[in-house]
Parts: sequence; structure tokens; C-alpha cells
Amino acid sequence: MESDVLSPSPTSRRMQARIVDAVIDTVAQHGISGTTLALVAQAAGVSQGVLIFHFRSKDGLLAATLRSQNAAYRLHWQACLAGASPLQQVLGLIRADFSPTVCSQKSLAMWFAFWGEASAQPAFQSLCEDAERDRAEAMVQACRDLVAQKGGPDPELLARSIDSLTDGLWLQMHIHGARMARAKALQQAMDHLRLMLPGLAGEI
Amino acid sequence: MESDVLSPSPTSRRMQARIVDAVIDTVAQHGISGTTLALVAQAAGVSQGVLIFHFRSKDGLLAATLRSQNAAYRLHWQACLAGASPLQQVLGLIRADFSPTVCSQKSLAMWFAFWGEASAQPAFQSLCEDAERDRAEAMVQACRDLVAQKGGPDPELLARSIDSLTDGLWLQMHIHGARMARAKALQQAMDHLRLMLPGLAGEI
DNA sequence: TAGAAATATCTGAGCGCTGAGTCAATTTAT
DNA sequence: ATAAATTGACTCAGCGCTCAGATATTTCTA
Repeated sequence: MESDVLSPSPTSRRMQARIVDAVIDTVAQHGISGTTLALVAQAAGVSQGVLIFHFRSKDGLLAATLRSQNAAYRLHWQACLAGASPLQQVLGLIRADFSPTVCSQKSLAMWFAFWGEASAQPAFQSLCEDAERDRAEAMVQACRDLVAQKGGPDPELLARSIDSLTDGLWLQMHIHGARMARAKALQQAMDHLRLMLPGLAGEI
Repeated sequence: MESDVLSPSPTSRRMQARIVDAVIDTVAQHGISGTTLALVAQAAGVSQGVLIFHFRSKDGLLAATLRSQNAAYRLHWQACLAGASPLQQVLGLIRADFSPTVCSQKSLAMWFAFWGEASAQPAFQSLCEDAERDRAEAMVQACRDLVAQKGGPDPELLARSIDSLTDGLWLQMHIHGARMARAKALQQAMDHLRLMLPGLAGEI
């Protein structure tokens, strides 16, 4: 049986997760061009052969890692939606993007590494695209509900502004490292939101 | 004589510029991990040896390319400042980020390729950092002047919001390719600016 | 239930190939 | 004439990936 996404035994699943973690560490530290099977195997504490056994090729390994992180990211922001008020949904989506899990130095380095290679690897491109699009739709929906309830600017403009802002803050956190800390970025995002929703300043 | 940045003869300078152009094309198309001396040499129409002769190593070649693009970017936005009113400066800085030269698909692909490798290559990191910082300072100054003259929110918040927004739009243009076109991104940035400066909506 | 057979997982030495960098020879500029 | 610039064949370290065999896990049988 092919050891792809389908039918992984528990043993296999655990090993694959361990390898994916090692890929993230390695990519974050060495970039994609510096990531070799030897380094990943060493980081995971296994032999090189097992990487190919589970993922067929280096590209398969990278794609699986990207899919895995996509899924984790999605679960993370979706958790903020259920049963929350529109305002809480918007705030939750923003906070989710600045939570320690999602935007650690390591995580950012990994995302940017993949984004950097996306134009060269169409497979990466579409995976990256999907992740962002679903989340953007959720933000538009939350903003529509919020504006319908409490007033404010055009909800689509608001949603896209928030998305662009958080993306931009990610870029700055990545480039400036410790000089643009997570807390500072979140603060900035919230200040910005207050500016765009002056009527709700008290509630933010 | 070392053929570094110092003392390039006209012949040398022309060849180096030609090689740097080839690097940009190659990196944009194949990513940094897919960029080889052979590909760059082919794109430039020269032999591999000459790349090493002028830039010592592949890393030297990439670093020189990044420096060159940094300088071009800086010249480009600085041209919008001289003798312009504060509002025109702010608008000019924004427009500069969305001009065809600066944010073509190729250019974006190159920047993201380098940003992706920045965490692995400290040399890239600091080069990327410098470029953004100077431009951010110019934006803060322009916003201070603008707010002093025409009123508005806290100028530093305004400046950082604009910077984050444009960075985020770059990310979206890069990831979504044709689906987030340059004109649309610029439109979005301007809509956003009107939202933050309602008093100046008529002038934007 | 024990234990054998079958399958799934894992190892690590090794293979073929590619890519960065060298260098002696040649061409071009001063 | 001298130095600078360029070539392209070459080296060799290191890469992705293979594979024969070892080990663990599951399934079958009595």
C-alpha cells in the first residue's frame, strides 16, 4: 500500500508527524535550498531511507509539510469562530494570526521559505493560495456580520484591509526578527482596527 | 585587484549589471534553490567562470544582486519625495510600491525568494532589513508633516499602518498572482488610506 | 494462547549525477 | 607589453534516491 495520505497506520502516522516536525525545524533554520535529506533525517533521529519510504521524494516531503501546516493553521483560526459574536470573530481571527503557535520565528521562517519558492514550484503555489483564501472568506463573512450589526465602513474593504495588515505585520516580524515582536505587532493591528472602527473603539 | 564593489572598470561594470539581471530572472523563475551557476550563465550568455571571477561565489553573486535591487528600490521611492507636499509624499511613496517596475511578478518573486532565505543567511537578513527601515522612516516623516498640516490620527500609527498594508498587498500579489493585480492592490491601498484619513478623502 | 508466516517499517552503505568552484589557456582592453 | 577579462574542461564534495537486508508489527493457524 502506498504510504501517502491514505491509510496510515498509527505507527506510520506518528513517524510521519515526527518527520514533518523535523522538516519545519530544518527549513526554518537552513531555508529550503539548505534543507537536505541528511539534515532532516538527523533532526528527526532516523535514517534517510525512511524519509523516502514515507514521502517518495524530497518534494513530496516538502509538500506534505506544507499541507500539514496548512491544516494546522486552518484548525487554529476556525476554533475562534464557533458561537462567537461578529466582533469576537474578527478579533479572534486577528489574535489567531498573532498567537505564539502560529507566528513564532520558526513558523514565520517556514511560511516565508515556502512562499519564496512558490513561484518556482506550482504545487507550493496552489497550496499557499488555498490556505489564505479560506481564511480571507471567513474574515469577509465576519466583517459583514459585524458591520450589519454595529455599522462601519464597507465590510469587504474592511476585511481586506485587516488581512493585508496582518500579512504585512508577518512580513515585518519575519524580516525584523526580535525588533518587531509578536506583542507589538498585535498591538499595532488592534490600534489599526480602532482607527478603522472608531465607533467600536471602546469594545476593542 | 578584488573585483568586489570597489574599482570596477566600465567594462566590468557593464558585465556585472548584465549578470545581476540574469540572476534576477533566474531566481524569479526557479527560486533560490533552483538557481545554479549554469542557469545564470546561460541567461546572461556568458560562461560560468566569469560569474566566479566577478563575484567570488554563488553567495557573493546573490548578495550583490540583493544589494543592487535594494539600491534601485531606494532610488525609486526617494524620487517621489523631493519638493512634494506631505500628502503628495505619502501618496508618492504608496504609488512607488505599486509601480510596474517595483512590483512586477518577477520583482516580487525575487524579493520573496530572498526573504524566504533571509533567516538562513544572516547576510541577506540585514540587507533586507536596511531596505525596509529607511523607507519606513521616510514614511513616518511624511505622515508627521501631513498630520501636522492637515490633521489626522497619530502619525506613527498611520505610517506603520500604511507600510504594513503595502507589505501585505505585496504578499497577496505574490501568492495570488494574476488574481490580485497591481491596479487592484493600489486601489485597495488608496481606499484604505481614505478610510484612515476621512478628512482628506476628497484629495486622495 | 503460542508461535509461525506475512507484511510493514526501518537502516545505512553505496550509486549516479549535479553543482560550485578551479585553473591553464585564450581573447580583449589599456 | 601588460594587465584585465573570459572561456570551458575539469574536480570533487555532496546531493537525492536505491536497495538488500534487518527489525518490528500484524495476521494467521492450531
